Amino acid sequence: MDLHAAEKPHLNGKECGTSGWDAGNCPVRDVIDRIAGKWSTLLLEALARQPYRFGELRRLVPDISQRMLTQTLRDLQRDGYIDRQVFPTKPPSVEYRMTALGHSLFEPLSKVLQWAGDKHPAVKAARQKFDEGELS
Amino acid sequence: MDLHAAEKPHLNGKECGTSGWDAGNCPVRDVIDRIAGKWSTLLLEALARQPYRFGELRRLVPDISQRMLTQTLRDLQRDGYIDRQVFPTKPPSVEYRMTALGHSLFEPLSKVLQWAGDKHPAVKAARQKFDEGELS
DNA sequence: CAGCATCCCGAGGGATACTG
DNA sequence: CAGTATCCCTCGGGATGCTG
Repeated sequence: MDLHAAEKPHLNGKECGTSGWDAGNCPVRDVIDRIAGKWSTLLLEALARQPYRFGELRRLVPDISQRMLTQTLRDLQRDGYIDRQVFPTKPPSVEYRMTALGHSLFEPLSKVLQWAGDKHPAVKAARQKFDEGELS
Repeated sequence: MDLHAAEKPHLNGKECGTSGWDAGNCPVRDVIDRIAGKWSTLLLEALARQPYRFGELRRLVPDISQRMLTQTLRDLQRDGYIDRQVFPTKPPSVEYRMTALGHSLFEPLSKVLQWAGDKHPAVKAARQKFDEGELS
């Protein structure tokens, strides 16, 4: 039996486009793409626990470049996940703190990260099995 | 008060590297990076509802290229999230079906997607406010 | 129908050096 | 300390054409 296109699946709450899906205008991916960056989750994870200053974050995530740290923090701030507070000391210090919106995001997000950590062995095993089958 | 580096935050279950974090060897991001692709979530979303054939997925996600559809499906299969079953009809038909592992991933993942859909207005608002403040 | 092969481009992100 | 500015390069992903 051929089940054509059926009705378009959607659980986004909002449809992505009018005729099916349009990833370009999809509100879900508009949000997801930002937190899918290489460093976003790491920083969210850190700031979910407590506020940190720039240099502290740098030390916490050793292999991030200043460029990416700055940029990622700015993006997260722009999307309203974290707040940036400058203390006019000398030399100046800047503290980053997660907002309520950020925490509300991190709640479901942390579940996925948890899943990833827990199931990593299963995924690795699946990959290996798959790769073995390919070298026929 | 200066709260140095404190102990390294971690909720990954597994530490990422031994001295703090190492994104390169982080098991969490090893998993996350794959589902963070442009199309992975869309396809997982579709296949979480029911099995689909190649062409059906193509129609469901109109703006994906065959190249990316094939590649993303293979990656998802490789990581054990979906199964691929070939029916030797003529012309051949191939069905993709979500595995138990895939469903267990999609459970927490769907919460994040839901969040993204729900809070999208808040994020948009935050962006606009941020951008206004910048053009001083 | 369900792919694979090839060409190509832009964005994400690394390295390095400089500043208030 | 907390950034900004440049250069550079990988690679995710789009477009097109061919096959079993």
